[in-house]
Amino acid sequence: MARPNEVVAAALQEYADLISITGGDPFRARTYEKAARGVAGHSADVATLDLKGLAQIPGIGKSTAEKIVELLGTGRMAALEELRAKVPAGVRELMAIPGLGPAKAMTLHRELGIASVDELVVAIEAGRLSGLRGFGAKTAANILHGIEVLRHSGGRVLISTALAVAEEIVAALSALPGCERCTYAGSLRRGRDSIGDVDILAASREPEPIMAAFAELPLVGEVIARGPAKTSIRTNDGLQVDLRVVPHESWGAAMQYFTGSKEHNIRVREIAVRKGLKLSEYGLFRAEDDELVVSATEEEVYGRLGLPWIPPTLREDRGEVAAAREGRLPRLVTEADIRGDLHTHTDLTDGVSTLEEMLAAARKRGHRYYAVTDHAKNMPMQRMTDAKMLAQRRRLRELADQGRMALLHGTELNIDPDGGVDWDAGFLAGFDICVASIHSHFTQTPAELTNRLVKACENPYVNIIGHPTTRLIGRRAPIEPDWDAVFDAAAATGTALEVNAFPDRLDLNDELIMRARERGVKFAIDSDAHSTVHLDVLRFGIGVAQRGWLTPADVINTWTLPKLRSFIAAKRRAA
DNA sequence: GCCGTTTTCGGCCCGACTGTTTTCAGTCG
Repeated sequence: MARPNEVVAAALQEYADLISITGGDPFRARTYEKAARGVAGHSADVATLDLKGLAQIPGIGKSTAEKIVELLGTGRMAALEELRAKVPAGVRELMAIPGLGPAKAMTLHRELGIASVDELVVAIEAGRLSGLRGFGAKTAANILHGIEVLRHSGGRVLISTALAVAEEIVAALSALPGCERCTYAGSLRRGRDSIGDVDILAASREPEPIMAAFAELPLVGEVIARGPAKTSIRTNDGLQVDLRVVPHESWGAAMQYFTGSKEHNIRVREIAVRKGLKLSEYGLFRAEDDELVVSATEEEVYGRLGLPWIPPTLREDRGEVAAAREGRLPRLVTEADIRGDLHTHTDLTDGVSTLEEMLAAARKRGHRYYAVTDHAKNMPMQRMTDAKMLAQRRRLRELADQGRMALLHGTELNIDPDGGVDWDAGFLAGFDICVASIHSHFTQTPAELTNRLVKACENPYVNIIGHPTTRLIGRRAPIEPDWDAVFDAAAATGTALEVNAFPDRLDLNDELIMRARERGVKFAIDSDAHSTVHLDVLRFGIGVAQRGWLTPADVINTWTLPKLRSFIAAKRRAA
């Protein structure tokens, strides 16, 4: 079951959309959008707050607070239901089509009675849109195309996919003679766990040749928009990429602007307005006479607004602006803080690289310690046996003297439907460290899943719960136990939760990390590498960890080896 | 509907591009 904050935020967002569609006051619609963001980003459970507590959340006043109380108390929101009665559900879905907003959706419904995407397709193909004000032949074609794109891609891609595209484009544009600077911004720079589109920023006195080169790159499938300051394309694989070219002196303001998020930028601009300033992608200006104040670096822009530079991974309007203003931004964990990897595989089970190859790659990467954690015997397809595991341990001990990277022998246990694991205490005691993960029976009830994970945490030999939600981005939904109960068990037992860095997992995600951290949980950022090339995916896990506001103290694999060993020993001793 | 280091009323972030318009509305980020 979704947490109350998400339920409330979804209702407020729907209410805002319906106000827009029905032609209501646009400022009222924006108020509810803002309230939805406020609720979604609020750390406390809204179900525990009274009217007064709710009104403390930015963007929520008396009227919205009353609607929230009504929704949580009765499961209904009368004002929302009233609008729902006026607008068929399908009309709101029309807004998901690129190029179709509330105004056009309303026109289609009012003039033609269209109430679903399917009906819209039929209407366009029958030529019923011609003559409708604002709907020319080109608009009709664009809508059909938008529906095609929507149905085909579903929108977002993995961060690893987007990064590869971005790096290719940045390299190509950087090589152009007139290009002074070029990099990516947007959600990719913020390290989101999936990417809707890629934003590229370039600095040049002469934008036109750069725009032209961009539109003609081999990976371009179609050009969506082409102007002097901005060009948008879709790649052959369906990923949208926007290029903005700005003057060199605007670089900082432009980076700030195009990194976003939209919500963060609104928050920052509000501060600017209050100081009699105006912030755009071209710089920070005095409102009264448009005189430029600063624009060259992000540090200057934030600085002039009375803020320290805010790391991109925090820029989601989740309290970072207030924290910055009060000088309590966290010292975020970075890749340089990571001393070792605690969840990796070899070809003894489903990895593709040998033990020796994995160790060599890890040494090259500079790890101080490294845990080999192949699958345990209850994963039948892995054909693991006690003897094979013990043989690997002997080999690892022999290799231990060869370098300054300490070697830990571990395993990735399988958490069975009842919360048990592959081996008894006697055998488990021989491992230096154990990860335990769910690999099957994802459809248990939330109560069963909760018990299962809590029981795994209570096992004195389980040090890390691997990929806790088991989600595969775009392919498998996360399991939904009572997370707060699981987090409390992890914190109480000294069990770390994994931030699995594999790009199709990124599990836990940022929001669960924040919730877990507030309950005192420790984390391990692991690659879950199945080959030597996977060791570098840690960077994606670092991004997600930063988005969860994690500091080195929160992450056990930034600790020194003695400290890590005592964390493990303490749990065993407590049993 | 919300909000206040100019404000309890009158504002509400800002600019680019497209399509359809003859000066601008709608959409997007």
